[in-house]
Amino acid sequence: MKIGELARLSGLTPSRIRFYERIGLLKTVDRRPNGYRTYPQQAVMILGLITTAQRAGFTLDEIRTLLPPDLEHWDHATLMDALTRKIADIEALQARLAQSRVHLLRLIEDIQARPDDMDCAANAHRVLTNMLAEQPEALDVTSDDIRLLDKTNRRQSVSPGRRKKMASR
Amino acid sequence: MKIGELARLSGLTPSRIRFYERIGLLKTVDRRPNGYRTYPQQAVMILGLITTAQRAGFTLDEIRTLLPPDLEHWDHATLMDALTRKIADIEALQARLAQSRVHLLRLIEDIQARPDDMDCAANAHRVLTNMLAEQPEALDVTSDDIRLLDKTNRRQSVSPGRRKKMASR
DNA sequence: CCTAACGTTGAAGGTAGCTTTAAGGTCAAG
DNA sequence: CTTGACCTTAAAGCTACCTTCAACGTTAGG
Repeated sequence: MKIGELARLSGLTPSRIRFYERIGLLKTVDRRPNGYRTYPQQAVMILGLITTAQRAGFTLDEIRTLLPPDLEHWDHATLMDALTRKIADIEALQARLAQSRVHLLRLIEDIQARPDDMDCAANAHRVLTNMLAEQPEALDVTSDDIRLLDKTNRRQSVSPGRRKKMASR
Repeated sequence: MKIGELARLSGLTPSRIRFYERIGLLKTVDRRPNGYRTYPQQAVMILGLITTAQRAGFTLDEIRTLLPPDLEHWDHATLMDALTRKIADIEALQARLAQSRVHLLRLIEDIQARPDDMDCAANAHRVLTNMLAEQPEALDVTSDDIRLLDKTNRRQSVSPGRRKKMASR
């Protein structure tokens, strides 16, 4: 199958597939005499695997080191290790998010808790001082590869101006 | 106070402070006759406010539109609105993280649940098929400005090679 | 007077993950 | 024989948030 069909089947754009090949995430594919790339059925599964791994929070670099040349022969130990560490990363992130959330909730409460005898300016100062005072231990996230979510997992990184329809599921 | 001292007090680098000024996040400061920037005490609080807002998930753009020219006079309605929406963003992220987490946990379980009579290659195929089959509704995150965490909230975006010590909090 | 530490600027670089563009070649239908 | 849909490449652009560099001026201390 040609790249366009693979793109349709996988929900990725052709440029993205070529990009993955360029950075060595996909091994170089066979070419037809005319230079067109030609993919085996399995390619759909590989791409599905990659996007799934991305949504789980793996970087393309990580995915590359984990992906075996042959889909049937994985490095079991390394894979399990990576999965386990990624879960730990997620949990660290969850802790930070939870912290940010209560921080914001407390801030809202604090703003609304303006004493009757205080004007807005003074209240602003009170809230500010409170907020800057409470800087807890900032939840030291030990793992360095927090790369979950953000753009990668966003709806679609939309170019300035017009939107594309592009499958992307 | 000069920029170096402000940097020390705030924990930011001078380049970062100048950068903030350049993008209009900080209003242009007074200069001494020699051209050096000179900051009022309040600047420390403003920078603290900015980094705190960043850690809560606000982009510099958002912060700029929220920051009043005068720290005492906020746009109460807009601020509350932004805070509320940011909390909603966080909650959406939390839901996605939770989903990713159970996804990974189930994957681990599935890998380990290899039937005794199945070899590794066949098991790999079984797991892969299972995994690609279960693509739930993907938790439609509605809010578009999910920009929480990631680099911004990372330890320190370390340049390739050597590390710096730079305060950073 | 020299040196080190600080300040200034504009421009360029870096990250991650793509997309877009430019400039072309190929192919099937009408 | 033309049109339009597809394919190719290398290179540049995009986003957000800074850092780094080059080239220079200023200032405090010994």
